Amino acid sequence: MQHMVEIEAASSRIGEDTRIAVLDAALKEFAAHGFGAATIRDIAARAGLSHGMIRYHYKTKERLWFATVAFLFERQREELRFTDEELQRGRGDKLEMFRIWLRKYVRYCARHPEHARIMMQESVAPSARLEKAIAKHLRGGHAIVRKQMEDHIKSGLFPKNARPESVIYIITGACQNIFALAPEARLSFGYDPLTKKAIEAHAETVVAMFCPPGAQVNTKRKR
Amino acid sequence: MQHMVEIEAASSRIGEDTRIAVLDAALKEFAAHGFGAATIRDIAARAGLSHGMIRYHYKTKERLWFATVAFLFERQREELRFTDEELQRGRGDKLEMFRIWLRKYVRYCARHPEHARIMMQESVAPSARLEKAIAKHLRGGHAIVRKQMEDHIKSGLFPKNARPESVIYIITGACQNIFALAPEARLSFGYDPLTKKAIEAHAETVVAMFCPPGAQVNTKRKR
DNA sequence: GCGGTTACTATCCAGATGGATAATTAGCCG
DNA sequence: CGGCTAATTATCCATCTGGATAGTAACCGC
Repeated sequence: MQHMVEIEAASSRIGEDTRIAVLDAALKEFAAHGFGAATIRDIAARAGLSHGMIRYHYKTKERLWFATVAFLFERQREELRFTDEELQRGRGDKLEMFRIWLRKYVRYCARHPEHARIMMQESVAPSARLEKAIAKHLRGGHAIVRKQMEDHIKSGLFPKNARPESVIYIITGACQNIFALAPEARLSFGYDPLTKKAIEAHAETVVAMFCPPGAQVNTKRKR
Repeated sequence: MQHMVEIEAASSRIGEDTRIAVLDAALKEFAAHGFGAATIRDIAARAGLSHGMIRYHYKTKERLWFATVAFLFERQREELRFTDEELQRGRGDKLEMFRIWLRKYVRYCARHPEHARIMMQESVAPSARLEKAIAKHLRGGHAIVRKQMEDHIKSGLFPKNARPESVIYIITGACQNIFALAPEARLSFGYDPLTKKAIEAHAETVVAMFCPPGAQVNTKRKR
């Protein structure tokens, strides 16, 4: 709550509950059908509202989309912020903090598979929509992540001459993929990645593969 | 060419070049906008054809989609098949074959980022479309991949108690993600993952992280 | 060349969609 | 209560979409 970003589109005051309901419905519809195929009417119906009302609060479909994405990233920032307990648990140890973050991120991806889906749908070509959304929500955070990856590369956790960008997308992809493709996994393997057990198992596997307990600040991996 | 699967939808003979042109255009449009928002007219325009002609050869939009996906998987199978040279180069060594496959797969993902995008778009919910496509193209191949992953887990290359499904999606996600999100990477990092250099660098990083040269059939990673 | 099947085009249509606008209701200040 | 603004609904509209159909051109065995 502390730093709820001003949602640009809302030209008027709208009840907090309905606002969330609308954005949540929009999130699901946009993720399910993409910007083009999602319809204002379906979003309204899902939120139990009329088509005209959404157009009253968010003038255009595009502005609704921006508000939705803003909501998405805001929620992500909140859900991925380290709690005091976590900061204490990982005190000082960069690797331990990274492990905690990995687990948190895996759980976030499982909880909100729409996130990966929306980003991928928008990322067909450098559109004006994507450009604007990235400038507002992504550029800042990504710079920090990039720095962290560079540290992990220097420390020897990741291959010495890897590009930090490669490492970032490898790790995020490894965390997201199974949940974004959950229906595929169910249909082709008969495996449901969205059970509590499967989520935790995935988190542990990710940790074991990218930051195993034995990992040290050594340079063994040099090629 | 040898085993060109019968494309179900084509009720009539259609020139091989135009057929490819149509499916290639359809692939791009479906990947760009999703099934719902992609339009037959846009696909036709992209292939330089009339709207009616596509509806003549592929009766419905859905059948065009199936033909498109069949084309996609057929092409994938062909492009990922080991050549004689590769079989010789990796002779006997399972790990070396895995490394060769990883590099091939990364290059494939870079060449055809639509693949990941289409699969993810269809994988919002277990739809009839997805179900049918998986039954036809994925189920068989996935069983083999799964077996391989189980071997790699047993051999100690991957964490002992990992679920093979987790490992599969971790690796494929790690390979695909950066290319499926290429526009995002460009806009937020100023990094273009689709240059020759970047693609090869990514392949090497993937290999170094999942199957480094030093990797042996040891059990060091046991937790 | 001719009949007929196949390939392709030109139109038409009903339904849906984003958006605009008018009509109605609710809330609020006095 | 009365006026006024903001919230919400009800309609309307131009456009686009998948699909249907009728008409035309090309091909082919004879």
